[in-house]
Amino acid sequence: MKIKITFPDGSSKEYDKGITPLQIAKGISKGLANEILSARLNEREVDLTHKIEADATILFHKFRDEEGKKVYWHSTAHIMAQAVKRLYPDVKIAIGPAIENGFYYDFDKNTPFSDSDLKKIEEEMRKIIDENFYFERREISRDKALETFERFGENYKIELINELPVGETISIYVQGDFVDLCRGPHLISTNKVKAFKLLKVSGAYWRGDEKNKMLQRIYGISFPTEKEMQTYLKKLEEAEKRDHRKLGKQLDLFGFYNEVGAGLVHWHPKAGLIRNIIEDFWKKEHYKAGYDIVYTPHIGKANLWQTSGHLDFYSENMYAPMKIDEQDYYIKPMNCPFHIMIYKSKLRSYRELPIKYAELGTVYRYERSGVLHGLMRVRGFTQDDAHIFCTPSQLENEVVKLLDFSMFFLKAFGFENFEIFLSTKPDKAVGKDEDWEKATKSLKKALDISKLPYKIDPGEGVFYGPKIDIKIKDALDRAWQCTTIQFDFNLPERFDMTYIGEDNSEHRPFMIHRALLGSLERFFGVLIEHYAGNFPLWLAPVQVEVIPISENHFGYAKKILNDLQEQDIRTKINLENEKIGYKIREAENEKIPYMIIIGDKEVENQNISVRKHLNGNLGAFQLNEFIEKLKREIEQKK
RNA sequence: GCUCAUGUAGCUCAGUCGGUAGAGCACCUCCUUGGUAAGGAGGAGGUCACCGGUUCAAUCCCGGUCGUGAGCUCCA
Repeated sequence: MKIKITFPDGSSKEYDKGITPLQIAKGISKGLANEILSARLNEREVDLTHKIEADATILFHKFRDEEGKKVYWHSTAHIMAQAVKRLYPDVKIAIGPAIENGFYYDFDKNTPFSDSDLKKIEEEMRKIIDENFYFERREISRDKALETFERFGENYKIELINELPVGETISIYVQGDFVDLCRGPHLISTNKVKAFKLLKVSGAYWRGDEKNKMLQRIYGISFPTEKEMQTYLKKLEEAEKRDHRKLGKQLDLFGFYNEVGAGLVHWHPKAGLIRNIIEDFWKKEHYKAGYDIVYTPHIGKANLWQTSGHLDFYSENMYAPMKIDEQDYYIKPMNCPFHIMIYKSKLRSYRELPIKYAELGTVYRYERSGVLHGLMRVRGFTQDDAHIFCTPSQLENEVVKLLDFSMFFLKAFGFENFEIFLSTKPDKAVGKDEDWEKATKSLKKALDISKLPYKIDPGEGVFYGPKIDIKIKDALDRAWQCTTIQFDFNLPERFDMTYIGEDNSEHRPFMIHRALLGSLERFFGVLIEHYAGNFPLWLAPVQVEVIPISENHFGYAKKILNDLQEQDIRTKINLENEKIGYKIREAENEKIPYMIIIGDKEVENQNISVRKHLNGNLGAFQLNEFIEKLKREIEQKK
């Protein structure tokens, strides 16, 4: 019997029934057969040894494909589990999937794995790879599966089997002395794994539920070549060097103090200066874009938060109230109720809309201690918040403007790559279905008009309305949530907000919450990592350092310092009793964008010698020529 | 919040199998006046996170608190 196999390019070929993807690949080229890891048969990902019984389309997956990586990493997870079972027979295995970068496997073990355990496991894995077991797939009945894992005492696997839907094929993979319940597919055999490393151990709840037992999760990664492994480890190292917590300390940007409390940021002078620049820029642009800037209190009465629904829906993130004149006041976790108060302070006409209130509003939210993370996750932060109140017909256009405004800001800070998500109605939600549909449609249309590519995140909207989130990708391609644009059905209703329409009757305004940078704290953290601490000239706390070579040059150097400062260039001078190399090293370490070296030559020629951070000597400049250059760069935000 | 790890000088880190601690850098003083990433010498600096317990004796062992890290969970 012959079957017809169709290839991705549309060509097709006949083969004997029962042929495997591997055999097909071998027929094409030995190199291909060597490189492929799995195959997609029609819509299904299969082992390379899968016997093909009918006509099908085929697509081979290599390591560079997502699917190939998954198979590779998942198989490595199995090898790790086998090693663990060999070394610690009493350990129960849970699940071991491939993840974005590598894989993990969860184990139930009474005592925690130590670093030396990881070493031992790695050694055992190497043996298993050398022994080169096949990953052998077997499809078995439910009863047989239950019996098998009961025999091994693998209660987690039994729980999984019991939850598989009736009629689902149950497959196990056998590699030597190790058997695992697994859908597959897998590599052909264990020695396909060439380079691997176990990276860390941590606790993880069974099935991700904190009511369940905490298991021990071992993370690892693997690659087809040692070189790729090294490249990956290098990238991890690079990320570590850029860690904003580390750079924050090195560059003296910000700090957290035990005496004050966890998750509460102190912006040191240099960061304060940068923040000030960001805020000035932000305010200027908001006025230009038709926003009104407001300031509102940090606390408000319980009743306000009752009306807004925060006490019902958000209280776990709010701090305990304080008593003032026998009344409970809460510190604000959000700014919206205050902006609504301003809106409601008088009767509004449709002619005034849209009204846009913007505020750099500092809010406090309770975050569980374990989730705090540098500037990225804190307990007190400043949102670059705004609320837009508009008529239904204005909604779409306002969202288009918002998307444009957001892109303008993010690009100004050097971000070029984004991930955009549209989140739709969750299970638990307020508002009518048809309103949701309308609002979601408007957001979608705005995205289409803005020609921004986006993904839909079904059911991930907030309970009060659909939203658009924009994540920025930093220099290392990591995504950070910044912009969020959220439609709100809830608050205008709760606060009974109205405006008088053309028809002389009351209408309910639409409301949008939005933050573009997100929070200044997180955004600053992302900025630090994105630029690796090398801030662009317009943001650099010190833009130029003047470095005289010896005492003889102090006079001229001070004059240069003065001239630059008069031109609003943030300049400092190094009058230390040190050699030039030492002073340059200090300035380089501080990541100051430009250094001006002043020695005999410069005094004599009445010019300056310029050195650029990370680039070295740029040679001689006339001072005003250099100032022009700086101003140009500042203007261009480079 | 949970699991594990962790907290020693301003920073990065040694160290003590229980007898009150050490390096490099930074800081201060002096010498040196040096041309594009570390010149030399000397000095000062620590209740070893905090609170209890065990002990003749605790920075070290035990318990708790606080902080930090990696994850889990959470994230309007």
